[in-house]
Amino acid sequence: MELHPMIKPNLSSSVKNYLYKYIRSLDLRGNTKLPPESELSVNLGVSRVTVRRALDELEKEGIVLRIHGRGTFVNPEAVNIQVNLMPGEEFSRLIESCGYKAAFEVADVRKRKAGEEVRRILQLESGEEIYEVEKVFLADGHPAIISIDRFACSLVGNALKREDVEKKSTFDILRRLGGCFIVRDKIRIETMNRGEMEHETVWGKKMECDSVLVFHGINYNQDNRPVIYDTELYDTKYIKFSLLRVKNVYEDGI
Amino acid sequence: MELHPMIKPNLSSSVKNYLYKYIRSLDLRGNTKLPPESELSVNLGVSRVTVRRALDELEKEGIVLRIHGRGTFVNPEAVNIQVNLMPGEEFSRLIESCGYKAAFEVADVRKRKAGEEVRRILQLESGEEIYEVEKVFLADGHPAIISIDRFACSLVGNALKREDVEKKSTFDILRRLGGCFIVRDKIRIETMNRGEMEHETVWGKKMECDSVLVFHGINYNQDNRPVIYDTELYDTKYIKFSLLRVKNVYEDGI
DNA sequence: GAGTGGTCTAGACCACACA
DNA sequence: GTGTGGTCTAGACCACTCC
Repeated sequence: MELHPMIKPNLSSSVKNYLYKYIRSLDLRGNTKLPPESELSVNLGVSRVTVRRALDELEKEGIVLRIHGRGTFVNPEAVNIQVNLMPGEEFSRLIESCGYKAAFEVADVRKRKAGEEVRRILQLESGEEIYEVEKVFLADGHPAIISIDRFACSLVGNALKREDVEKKSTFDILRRLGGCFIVRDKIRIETMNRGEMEHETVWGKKMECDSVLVFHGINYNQDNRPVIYDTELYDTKYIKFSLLRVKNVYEDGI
Repeated sequence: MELHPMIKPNLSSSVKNYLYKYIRSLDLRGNTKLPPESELSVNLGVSRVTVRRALDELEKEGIVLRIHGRGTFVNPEAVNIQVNLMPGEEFSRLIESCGYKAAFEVADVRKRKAGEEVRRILQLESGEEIYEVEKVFLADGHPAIISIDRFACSLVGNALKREDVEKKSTFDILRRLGGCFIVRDKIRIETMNRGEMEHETVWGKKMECDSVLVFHGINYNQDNRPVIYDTELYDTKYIKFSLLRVKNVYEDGI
C-alpha cells in the first residue's frame, strides 16, 4: 500500500468540526444563539483566538452569523446554500451535494500535440505532447458536468491507460504517477452556448441545456508550477453554485 | 451634507495597503522575495499576528505566495487576475478593471406588485409593491452587464424618481432614503441563453452574445434582513471573472 | 453596567528549507 | 544550525447591545 502525505488538521479545524456537529444537534426552531466565545474557549480547552478562527470559517461559509454586542447565531438559511463555489470539490460530491445520484463516464482519452494556448499556459516545450481526458458526470442519469483535463504526457511517464482514468481522478493519477499535488487553482469564469459546447466537447450534444457555465482552471502543484489546464462545463439546472460575499462598503463621508 | 457611517479600517488593512503599495514599487524582474514577517512586524511597529493577517489577505487575493521555510514571494502572475469574484464591487469599477471605459443607462424603472418568488425571497406581505430598476452597463459602448434590482417600495417611502436611479446606485438610494446598509449578499450562479435573456430583460436583445453568466443575489442589510433581490447578467467576453481557490485535499491514507 | 464580539499584542513553540 | 513561515496561548482593551 502506498502512503501519501496528509494535510494535518489544525486545532481550529477541529474546533470548527466540533461546532459544526454541535450546530447540527441543535433544535433550530427555537433560539439559535450559540454560547459566547469565552465560554466555548473554556469548555473546549482552547484559546479564544482559536475559537474565533473556527467561527470565522463558519461565518464565511454562511453557517453562523455574528452580531457585535449580541452574540453568535446559527444562520437558519444555511440549509439553502447548495454548493459553495470556493472549496473546489470533486464533481461527484458536488452532484451529491445538490441532491442527485452521481455517476460518470469517460468520454474520451487522447494523446496529442499541445496547441498554442495550452503550451503557453502549462509552460511546455514546443512539440510536447499532452493527454486530454474528457469525462461526463451524470446527476440522476442526466449529464450535468463535462470536464476536460489537459496535462503533459511526460508527467505520467507517457503511460496513461483508459482504466486509470476510469478508476481515478486526474488529481489522483498525477499524485500517484507523477508525485505532484494540486494545492490551488485559478479559474476563469465564462459561458458557452449550444454551438460552442458541441464544438468544444465530445459530449456536448447530449447536454440538455442551451447554455452552460464554464470554468477554465489552471491547477498549480506544490511548487507553484501549472500542471493541469482544465475546462469544466456545468449545467446550472443541476449544479447550483452559491457564494456568500461580504461587501466592503467604503464610505469616505465626503 | 449628510454623513454616513464609515467602515473603520483596522490595523491589518492598513498594513495590507502598505504592503500592496510596497509590492507595486518593487522591480519584479529580479528577486520577488518579501522581507520576513518578523522584520516587517518590527519595521511597521505592529505585532507579527497583524502582519500575518495582512499577508493572509494578500495571499487569498493571489498577490503573494508563501512557502513554508523559504519565505513570502510576490506572485508574478497576479497581474493576470482580471476581476476577483469575491469583493462584490460596483459594476462600473468592474468594467474598468477589465480594461474598458464604463458607462451606464437606466433601461427601465417600474413599480409593480411583487410576484410569488420575489415576495418569498424578500419576505414581503401579500400584495406589497416593489420597484424594479433595470440598468445596462456598457464597456467601450458595448453592453456588458444588465442588472435588475428589486426592492420594496415601502423601503424608500414610495417616492423613487427616475433621476434618483440615474444618479445613484441602488445601494446608495437605500442608504439615503431607507437608512439601510447592505453588508453581505448571497448569490446563486446560473446561465441564460439568448431566448431567456430577451424574455427576462428589456435590454437583452441588444446583448452581443448568445449566452450570459447570471448572478441572482439576495442582499442583506445590517440586521440580516433581505432587502434587495437582484439579477445580474454578464457578457463574459467583456467581464472576465477570476477566482483563486485553495484545494483542501484531505488524504485519509487508507 | 454586564455581556458579547472585534482587535491587537508579546511570546512561545513547532515544521520546513537550506546550507 | 539558522532563518523562515505556521500555530497557539493568555491577556488586554475597545465597541456595540441590551437592561
